[in-house]
Amino acid sequence: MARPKSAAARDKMIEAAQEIIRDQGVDGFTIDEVARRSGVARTTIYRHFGSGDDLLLAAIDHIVAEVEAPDTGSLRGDLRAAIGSLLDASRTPELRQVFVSILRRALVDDEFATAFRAANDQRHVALRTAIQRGIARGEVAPDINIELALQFVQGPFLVKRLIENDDVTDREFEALLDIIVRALTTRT
Amino acid sequence: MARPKSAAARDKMIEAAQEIIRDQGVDGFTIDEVARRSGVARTTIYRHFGSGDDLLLAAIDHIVAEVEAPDTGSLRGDLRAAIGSLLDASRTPELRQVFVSILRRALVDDEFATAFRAANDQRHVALRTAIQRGIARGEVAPDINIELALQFVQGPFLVKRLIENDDVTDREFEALLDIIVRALTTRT
DNA sequence: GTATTCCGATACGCTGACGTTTCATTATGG
DNA sequence: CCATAATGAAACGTCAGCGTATCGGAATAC
Repeated sequence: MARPKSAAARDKMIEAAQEIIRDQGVDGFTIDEVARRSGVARTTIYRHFGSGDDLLLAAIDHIVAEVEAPDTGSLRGDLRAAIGSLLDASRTPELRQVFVSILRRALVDDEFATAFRAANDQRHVALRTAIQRGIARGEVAPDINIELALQFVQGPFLVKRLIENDDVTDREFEALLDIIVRALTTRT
Repeated sequence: MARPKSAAARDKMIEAAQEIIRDQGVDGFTIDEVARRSGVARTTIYRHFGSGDDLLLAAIDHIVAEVEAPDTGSLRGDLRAAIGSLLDASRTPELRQVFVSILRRALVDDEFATAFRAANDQRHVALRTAIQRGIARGEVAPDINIELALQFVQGPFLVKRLIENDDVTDREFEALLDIIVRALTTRT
């Protein structure tokens, strides 16, 4: 072994790839564009990543949005914090596009489906811990179906932000929180 | 005027376009493919629709899924019917792809955003009438915020089917219905 | 210090899609 | 019936992206 593959070049490629994804979504991703932005030669990209998709997948891995999940002392507060940071992220048009474009590819391509699921995990973790803290506090029934609850908590916001492409005002945010918290804390 | 533009040709084009959309989503749509499938010459397509997008938009207009909204006598029954037919539709992988691919374009292109909104209206109508019947029956508080309720009703299913790409079993369906109905009928 | 391997750059061929032009053929309104 | 306008077919140029090949120069392990 005389010269290892340059890690610097690799980083530059991935960085450029992420930049592109943020700017134009997964669909705007091109090898040429990565080369242009990164300054790395197209040939080198092929040598590091066999195909463009591999680079794309590697880039997606690192693009997960940070989701906060502080312990605020109440279910409602925890949910507000977690969902709030999700809403903040969803207000960036680019991130919305990233999300949907990956979602689209995930429907067609299994590798993307896996990557997409992984990227969504962090969101789930935040919400799940919020609910589990609620259980620990006694606010939420311990026999709750957490997976269902998750869908139930995310759902309304996803509809509003992603499909309707409407902003969620503070009033609406609180109103939805009301409904959700009430539903989660209501005994059967 | 000696010879009007052939309505038959126009129909064939739109039909072919819809076929393509169903098969491969909006992104697989090409003028060439429309020409191939419809048997209409590419030139003719350009003469009828200035650009490919116009044809695409025209095709989307006619591709709305039918949503049933029968009066079953109870809020729960109405919701089950309406959501059930949505779920049926969402089980077709093609439709899921159609939905997401249009959603994606809608984030970028205003014309598509409008078309997408129109296509979603039928879904809203069904759910909205279900809720309004609930109000009429006295099951639902009359001062409910219907728009919020709508997001709330669709949300969980969209998350499960679209994002997680998981099937919704009958058990889960009923469990979610439980939560939703309870939330809608609970007094403040 | 040198051999080995990587990097950058350029060029090439291929494919799919777009949109335009031309022209012979066909259908139809009047 | 016939002038008029639409259709189908083929050709053309353009452009973007993909993937490969080649080659001089540069970096690094040993």
